[in-house]
Formats: sequence, structure tokens, C-alpha cells
Amino acid sequence: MAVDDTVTTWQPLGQGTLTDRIRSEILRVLTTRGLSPGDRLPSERELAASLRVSRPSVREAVRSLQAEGRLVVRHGQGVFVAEPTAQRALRESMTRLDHSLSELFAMREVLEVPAARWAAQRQDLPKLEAVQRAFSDLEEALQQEPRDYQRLQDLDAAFHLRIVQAAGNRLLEQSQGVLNDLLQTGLQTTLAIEGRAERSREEHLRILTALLEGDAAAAGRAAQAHVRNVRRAANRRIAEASARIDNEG
Amino acid sequence: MAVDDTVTTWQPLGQGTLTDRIRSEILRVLTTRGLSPGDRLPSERELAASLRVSRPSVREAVRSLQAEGRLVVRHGQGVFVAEPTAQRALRESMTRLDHSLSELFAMREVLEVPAARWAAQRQDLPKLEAVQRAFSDLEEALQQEPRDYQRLQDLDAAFHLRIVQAAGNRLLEQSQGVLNDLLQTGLQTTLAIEGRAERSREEHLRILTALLEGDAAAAGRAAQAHVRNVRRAANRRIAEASARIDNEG
DNA sequence: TTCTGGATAGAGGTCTGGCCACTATAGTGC
DNA sequence: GCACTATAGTGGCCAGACCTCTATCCAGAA
Repeated sequence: MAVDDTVTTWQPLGQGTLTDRIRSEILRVLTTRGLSPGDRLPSERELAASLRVSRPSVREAVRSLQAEGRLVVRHGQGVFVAEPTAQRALRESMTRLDHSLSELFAMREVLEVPAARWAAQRQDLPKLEAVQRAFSDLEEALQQEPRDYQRLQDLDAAFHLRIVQAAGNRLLEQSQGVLNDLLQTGLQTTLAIEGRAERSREEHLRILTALLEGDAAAAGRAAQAHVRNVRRAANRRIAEASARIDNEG
Repeated sequence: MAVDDTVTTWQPLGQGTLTDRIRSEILRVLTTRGLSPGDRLPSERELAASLRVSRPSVREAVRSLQAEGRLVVRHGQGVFVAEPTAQRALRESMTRLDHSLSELFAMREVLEVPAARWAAQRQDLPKLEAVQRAFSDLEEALQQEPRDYQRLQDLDAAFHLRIVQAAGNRLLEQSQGVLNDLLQTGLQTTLAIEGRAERSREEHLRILTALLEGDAAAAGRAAQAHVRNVRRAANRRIAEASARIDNEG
């Protein structure tokens, strides 16, 4: 017999189902030929003919891209490249639909309060120094004008992540990581609210101090207070936004 | 001309394309019948027949739900309810590393104590009845001889899962689900330990009573005590096992 | 000229019915 | 007891047909 003729040896065509390959081919053309939002794609029949596949397969691929907000299909007209804003709105509505804000913040409290307590107890000095560095970075970024709120949000998340890392429970750390992602994608930063950044700094400092002093109870209390304040700020921001919409409408 | 015949005036029929209507029908069934991740849907042919539509239309609807991450399609097996993205991310990051027992149980305490408190506060009666049913199932299985410890472990996990479901935080529920799986795969049940099953039953009863009475503090305390007792039992079991190995080796 | 209405071309929407490929499982044979 | 082999049920893919919708053009009416 011949040598090992496993799949890995030669796989000329892309892998996966045909529909998936059509998907990526459409995406490739989209990026390669630099089609912009609003541009029309070839008709389903043309696509099927030029890709040498059946129309149902093309339709399934288009459907899935439509569900992701990358394409828009208009009956009687054709298939078009979607507006990126529509794509973003779709993603946000999906993530926000899945987890309401109150659930996210409740979860944050569940994770961060014990994390602070344990971090204070363990006194893992290298990890605590990392927390301190994260605090310094945040403070430094806070004093720069104009403020880069995207960067501030990242640094804020990093500060809290350092704390769970100092808590020494990898499960807790992973959970916090996922939660951070959800919060970042589904929520604008609250640090842009007037005066919030300064108060947030004080609350962070209080947590940090308790950690360094090894006062577990105080660390837990400070973390809890911080989460609740951020939640309040987020709620206020949302209330203001909806009020603005009411006025403008 | 007639009066203002805008689109908003009358639109009696179900709106949207057929595929879109199939989509929402599938989603409706998903939520209404409370299907959980991993559950199988009827086959494409069955769905098409019962909805009185063609299979291609069903396939397109399924494709789009798949693209949104709500369904998973497996060739030769069927269509299944997907895990929420957050849960999937958690599982992927958590199953990578092996975790020490203490981490697992610490995490369990972090999740289950607030879950019990919230469940007692919310008083979501249907969900609390589900907790009670889970308790009854567990009790019933406990009285059968010989004991089926695999089944007991499943029912035990189900009991705790019902509690987080009654707590009304989906993120908490998803985290607990992942944690349950980790515990089940990585740890033999402690219920086989002499007398442990009976004591576990008492602890469960104490949690259940507090839930039904709406006593959040007591529910939290009972949950905490239970987790700590299970942890102790697990540690003892491991100590005995290693001692036996020492003797035999 | 301006407007209306019908005809038309080409797009997506849907269906029928068939065949192939994959997966699990119940038997079958060793 | 174990490996192997049907087999049934699943999704994957196809061809070809017909329907509905949209935009456009153009002839005829106002």
C-alpha cells in the first residue's frame, strides 16, 4: 500500500460543509475586492453558477451571513453588503438580550467580593504588586488630557483581573475573564460620567489599601461598595440616555 | 384619494418571510418548552412536516439560528440547542487546566451561597416547586436498594442546579452548570461514604425549608454549611484512598 | 407635459423529490 | 465476549420548477 494517505496530507478544497465553504468564499470576495456597504452581490443564480454549486446551498450561506448582520437580502432586488452599524447593533442587541445589566452586576459582585477577600488573605506579594502596578497605570492614564476612555476601560478591567489573579483561584479568574468580556462588549464605560472617574479612583485605592494591609473583611466591603457604585452609575447613565431619546422623539 | 393608508394601518397576516416565521417559531418552542442546551430538536423532516413547510425553508431557518449560535447542527445526528456563548467560553477556558479540589469547592461556595439567598428572596414559586421536586426525586432514589450512585450524583447536581435557576440570574446558572460538569467528571461522588447520604439529605432539607420560608440568610447559611461538609467528605475520602495505596504499595 | 397603469425582466421565496454521507446501534459471526 | 457488518435515521446537497416582489419602461389618458 501507499504511505499514510490521511486527510492531513492533501486537502485542496477548503474544509467543512459546502455551505461553510461558500460562506468563506463570499467573505473572501467581500474583503479582497473591497466591497463597501450597500454594494450589490451577484444574484443567487449567478453565484451558484460561478461557484458550481446549487442555489439552495448559496441561499443557506447567504442566510447565515444575513443572521450575522454582514449581508442584507431584499426581495426582488438582490443581496447587498450590510452597514457595519447594523452589524454592531445586532451583536449588541444579542449580548444585551442574553444578560440584563442587573444580572451582570450581580454576578460581578458574586465574583469580586470573595476575590478581594481571598487576595487580602493570601498575601501573594508578586501578585499584589501587579495589582498595585495596575492601579498606577490607571491613575496615570487618568491624568492625561484628553482622556482616552477606551484605554481607561481596559485598564480598569485589568485592575480587577489582577485582583482575582491574586486570589489564587483559576476558576474564579476564568469566570471573571468571561464576565469582563460581556461587560465590555455590552456596555459603554461609566468612567466618562462627570466625576465618576475620580470617585472610581478612590474606591480602587480603598480596595488596594485593604489588600496590602491584609484586611480581608475591609477588602470585601470595599469591593462590594465599588461594584454597587458602578452599577448605580451605569443605571443612571442608561436612564439619562432613554430620557434623551424621549425628549428628542 | 383615500385616507392615509400607511403600512402601519393594517398588517394582519404574520409578517416577514416564511423562513423568518419558522425561525421565531423555533425560538418560541425553545423558550416556551424550556429546552436546555444539548437537547435535540425534531429532525428537519419532522419540523417541516409539522409546520407544513418544505425542508429547504426549515434548513434556512436552522442555518440562521446556527449562525447566531443558538443551535448546533451535527451531521447524522440532528439539530441541538447550543450552549449560550458565555457558558461555552467558560467551559473552554475551564476544562483546559485541571483544578485542585479546594479551588472547585471554593468556587462552588462562591456561586451557591448567593444563589440560595436570591432564590429565597425572589420566591419564584414554579421554580421553587422544581427545587422541591428535585429534592423528592433525590429522596426517593436514596431509599432504593441497591443504591445507584451514578444516578444519585446526577440527582444531587440537579437539585443544586434548580436552586440557581430559582435565583433568576442566567449567568450564575451557566457558571454553575459548567462547575457541575467539572465536579462530576473530576470527582467520585461522596454520597457513597458511610452515612454521608443521610447527612446530605438533612442539609438539603434545611436549604429547601429556608427557601420555601423565604429566609434568605438561613438559606445562605445552610448552603454554605452544605458545601463545606461535602468538601470535608471529599477530602476525607481522598485521604483514605491515598492511605490505602500507601499500605498496599 | 404630466400622470397613470400595464407589461416586462430579473431578483429573491418556496416547493418537490431525489440521492449522498455520516452516525449510532442492533445484530451477526467469529 | 468481541469485532464486524447491516440498517435506519439524520443532515448535506442537488436539479428544476413555479410564485411573488421590485424596478423600469412605455403607451395612453388627463
